[in-house]
Amino acid sequence: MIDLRGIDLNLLVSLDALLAESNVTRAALRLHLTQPAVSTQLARLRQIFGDPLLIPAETGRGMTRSTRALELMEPLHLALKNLEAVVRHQPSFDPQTDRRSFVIAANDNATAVLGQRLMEQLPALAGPGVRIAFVVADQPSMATRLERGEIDLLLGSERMVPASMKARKLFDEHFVVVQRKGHPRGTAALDLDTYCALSHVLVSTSGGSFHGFMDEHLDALGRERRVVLSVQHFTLVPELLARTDYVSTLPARFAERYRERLDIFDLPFEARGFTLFAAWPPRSQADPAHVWLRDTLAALASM
DNA sequence: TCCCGGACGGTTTTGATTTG
DNA sequence: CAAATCAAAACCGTCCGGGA
Repeated sequence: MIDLRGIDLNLLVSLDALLAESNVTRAALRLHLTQPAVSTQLARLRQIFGDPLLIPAETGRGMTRSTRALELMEPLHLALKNLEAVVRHQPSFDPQTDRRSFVIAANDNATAVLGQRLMEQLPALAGPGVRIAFVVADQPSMATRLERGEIDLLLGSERMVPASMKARKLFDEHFVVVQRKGHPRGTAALDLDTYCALSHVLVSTSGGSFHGFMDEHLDALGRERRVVLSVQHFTLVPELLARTDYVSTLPARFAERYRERLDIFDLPFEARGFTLFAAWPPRSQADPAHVWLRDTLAALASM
């Protein structure tokens, strides 16, 4: 019995071409090999099948297929077609029926602004097999956790994206100033003096800092504001602002969510915003489920 | 870990044969 | 005789296993 392990299966591809062409030279052309190469392959095939397969015609010109060869043609061709389909088959992901759990790391701004949209839309976007866990992004370990596959996707600004990761821009964000409705300051547009005189709540995602992004901008202007509170979570701030006379400088999309309870103002100075990115390990680049997640987030981000 | 040698499968070159 | 065609010979690069 012939053991497939013992033979070079590529020979069967050549045999397919040989049988189709009934001509070594043309088969070689089709296979992108030279004629002698295919000639030796034919010799090996004759050995394996114990049959001449192609017989030089009596006329001396051209070859005729042996009976065995004629029998082989059809099933061999079909088998190769099937094999080709097996190899070509791209894994796919159907969010309605497939099971997959994702872990998304993000700070609570990104989670609130973009993540919550995904949470709300999930029943419409995917079946019950798709589950998503949101975890806090703790900066230093992100690269290794992505690398290890503990986290599927990281949502963060450019400085949070590890250089070794693939990344996709989700949206540009700028900052606005937020105060409670009925704040004693009134609702006039902010000027720099007023801004600096107010009591500020700073969100320091790394924790504990009283000197943030905005303070660096003010430094450059030779000004200073009073940061009286520093918290690590964005989501604490709206509730706090609603109950006090503190103000805070927050990402615009995040602030917009509380427009009913809070008043929103432009910054009284030019300040750089940031760009939110999704980042993932190169390994996940072609994973269809991962592609679905990325595309879904990108679509939600541009809504 | 490095190096050597052989197996393997390819190419180029050459030869043999047949035909129009 | 030129063109077409298959196959043998010579050669070459790559891979892999075994020994230092």
